[in-house]
Amino acid sequence: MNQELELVESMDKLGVLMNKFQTELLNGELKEYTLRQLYYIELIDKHEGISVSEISKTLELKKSTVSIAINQLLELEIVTKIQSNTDKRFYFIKLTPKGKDIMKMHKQVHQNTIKKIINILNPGEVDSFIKIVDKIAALNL
Amino acid sequence: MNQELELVESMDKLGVLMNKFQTELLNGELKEYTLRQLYYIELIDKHEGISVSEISKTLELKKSTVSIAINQLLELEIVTKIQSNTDKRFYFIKLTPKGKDIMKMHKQVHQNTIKKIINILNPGEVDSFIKIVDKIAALNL
DNA sequence: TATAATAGTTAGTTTGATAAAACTATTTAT
DNA sequence: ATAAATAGTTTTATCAAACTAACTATTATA
Repeated sequence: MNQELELVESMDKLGVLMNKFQTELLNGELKEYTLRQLYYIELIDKHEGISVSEISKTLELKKSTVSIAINQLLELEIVTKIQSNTDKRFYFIKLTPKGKDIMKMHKQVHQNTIKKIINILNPGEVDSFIKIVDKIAALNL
Repeated sequence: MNQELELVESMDKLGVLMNKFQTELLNGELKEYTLRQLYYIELIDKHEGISVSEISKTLELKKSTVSIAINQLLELEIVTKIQSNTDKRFYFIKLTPKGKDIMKMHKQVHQNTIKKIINILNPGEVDSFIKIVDKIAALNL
């Protein structure tokens, strides 16, 4: 059969899937946060000490947008801002213990799903999947 | 190496990927529509003659929300509403030629990406990918 | 030293999506 | 025939997320 057509369907299913994968977060203990907030938290977890400007460039958002979002996370005691000693215009943004807890729960939710996936795939399939995703991701679409 | 950890990363990459896959739509000729609108259009394309209530159940949104969205699409001449003869409370929602054109463009954008993917994968990989995605999708997470 | 550039903030606005509640019109059930 | 249920609409309000523009504070440069 036509591989292209089948792949179209697969991508469709994958879209639905990834949507569920993401919105799962909004059900449990993390439901008080928005996806956007969890996304900021994830980014800060991955790049400890990142600045507002850097986030703004990474996410292609205006500085004002990011500034407000970060100060909101600050208000919620999810992040801290530490002014740089060498350049006082800069602030290093980091996760607080509360922020790290959120990140832990976030990862937990995803890991639970991943366990279910590993359960129904055989090891060879898991390997193929990882390799194929890597290849596609390298495409940079 | 730990398959679970690798799979976590893969799912992460897949998230980024599917995000791009979706937001690609917002660049070309379809940029005048929101993702939400394209989503409604897709649903109506797949279920020609669907009603507001059915959409509301499918998307888990209040009827008022859907009603407004659909009437907006009506205003834009993307959908038509035809009152049922057998039960005049019902309206069958369908795509207009303009709506179908939008759907065509939408599919085209995705197909272009899919061609790129097929190019860098060998046929065996495409097959595996389709099968694996099917398996995961069947999980219903 | 005076001027540019950079980091971040603040104020005000816009847009898109959502919901609750009250409503009309129609159909079903008692 | 009347009451209850259903489909869809309208109004009003809320919210998150984004933007522009003007601002302060700090640093780099000419």
